[in-house]
Amino acid sequence: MAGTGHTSIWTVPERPARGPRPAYSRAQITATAVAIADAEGLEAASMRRIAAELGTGAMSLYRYVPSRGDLLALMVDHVLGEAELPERPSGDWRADLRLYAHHTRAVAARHRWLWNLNPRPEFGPNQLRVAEFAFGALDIDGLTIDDIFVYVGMVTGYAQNAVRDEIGASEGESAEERMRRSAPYVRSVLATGRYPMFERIIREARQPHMTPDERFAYGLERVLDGIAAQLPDRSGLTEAFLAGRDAALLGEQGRD
Amino acid sequence: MAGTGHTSIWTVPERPARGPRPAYSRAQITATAVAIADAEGLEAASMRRIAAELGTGAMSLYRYVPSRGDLLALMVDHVLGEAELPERPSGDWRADLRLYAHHTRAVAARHRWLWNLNPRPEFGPNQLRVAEFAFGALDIDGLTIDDIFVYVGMVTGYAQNAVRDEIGASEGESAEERMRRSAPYVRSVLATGRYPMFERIIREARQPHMTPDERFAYGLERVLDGIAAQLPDRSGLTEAFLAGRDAALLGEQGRD
DNA sequence: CTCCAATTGGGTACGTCGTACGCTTTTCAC
DNA sequence: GTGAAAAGCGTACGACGTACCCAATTGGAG
Repeated sequence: MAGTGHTSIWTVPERPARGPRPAYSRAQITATAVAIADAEGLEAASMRRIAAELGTGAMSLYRYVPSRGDLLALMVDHVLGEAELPERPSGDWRADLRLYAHHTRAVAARHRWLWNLNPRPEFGPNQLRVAEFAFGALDIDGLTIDDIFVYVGMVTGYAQNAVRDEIGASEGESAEERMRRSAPYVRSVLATGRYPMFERIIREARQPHMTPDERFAYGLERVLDGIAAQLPDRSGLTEAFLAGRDAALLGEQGRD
Repeated sequence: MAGTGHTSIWTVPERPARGPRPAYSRAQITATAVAIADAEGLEAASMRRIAAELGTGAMSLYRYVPSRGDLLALMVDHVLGEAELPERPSGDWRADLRLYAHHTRAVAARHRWLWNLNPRPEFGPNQLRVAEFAFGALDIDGLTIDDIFVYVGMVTGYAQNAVRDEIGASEGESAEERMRRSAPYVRSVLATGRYPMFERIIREARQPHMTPDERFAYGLERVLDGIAAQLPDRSGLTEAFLAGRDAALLGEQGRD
């Protein structure tokens, strides 16, 4: 394997011409690594461990992958391939972005190590396919590619931020258990009286009356409303938004 | 030091009563670790390295910090303390959220290891202070705490997503150099013809006519517009938004 | 004051990690 | 058939986090 000097793993060919048939494949190694990381966390997916799972020696993996870092990039793109996204956008941008957001969340939830890694865009084939779908959803007359960038970024950012919070909140024991155990610290924070908004969060907690799914969906619609309000033709705005919010605006401008 | 069994580092007291005066402090160790991570990356900030920088042995650090994981949490909160945020929101929610977003970006840019770590909310004092400011900015009549959560999450998500892209784009060599080096791969992707939006991104690139600062600011205003459009009183909407976008709506509904 | 329990500094050591190197075995091009 | 290229993989090196230990230091009780 080339070792160093390549731009990204995607420019390194899987295998050359001469020599014995390889016993494994990148896809197989990647899938094994993902399975271990899913079950026992990212740090459990060491080269030795992956190799053991495959019944071989650690160093054999380096015939397929230049380094562990590259394997991680392969893992990211591998799970992005689980997208149940249509081949092309439907024409209903709102429905398509909703699909994109839910897919982003679903993948991150299924592979909780992803947020540790996600960052740097590696432009793997599956990442390209997903991005193509999201950007294509907003391929609307009058929208520049820069605007599309911003709006897709809003959805991506929302989804990742939300799923990160969900994972953080559900780490280790149950939410109830966690709340009980951190109660003394929370109480001590509240006792300072310097965090009124934190106090509102604790007191008016949303957990009781919303499931994570509902919470995510609700926030997502607010993001989509925010985008819709700025589209040239305002397509995709919810009835509620037009009826409720714009009524206020019209009334206000009448008064002025 | 307690070792295990604590909810978070913030519940572990810095030091007890009896015994010799400690030669160092958590703050000092944390600052040293941050300095190393800033200069040479997160993985360079090993326990041995930090200790060496302080002129002591690796194991001495464990008198101050239960584990490296806890030290990382301390580092996160430490840099969050660089916030140049006012003590309390000004009453202009848009200006305040803008401040919050720029602060989030500035911190992440100054400490490029943050996005590797940021995730799980640890509720450190500085994180609480920053969150208090952001949430307080939207403490507006008619907004539930759940709505505030969503809107602050939109801004946080946007800022983190944007800064992550910026860091990813500027890693290693210059943008020009990187573009030239990855050109073959990009060309091969374009050659498939299956990624029209990716093609638009490459061709209509925004890089030439916008600095990262401008790009961030522009996208941020779009996010804030999206929030403004949904507030009960629509306060904080830009002139441009009202004049340009709403004109379309009003015209539709039969104005003038 | 003396004395002891608590606490600090830090050396040594263990089990892990990623991976450089080099050997043997297998395969294909000629 | 023969040689070069590639695969499989054992060994080894220099990191890592940290458990354990012990000597040196200190403050409070008597």
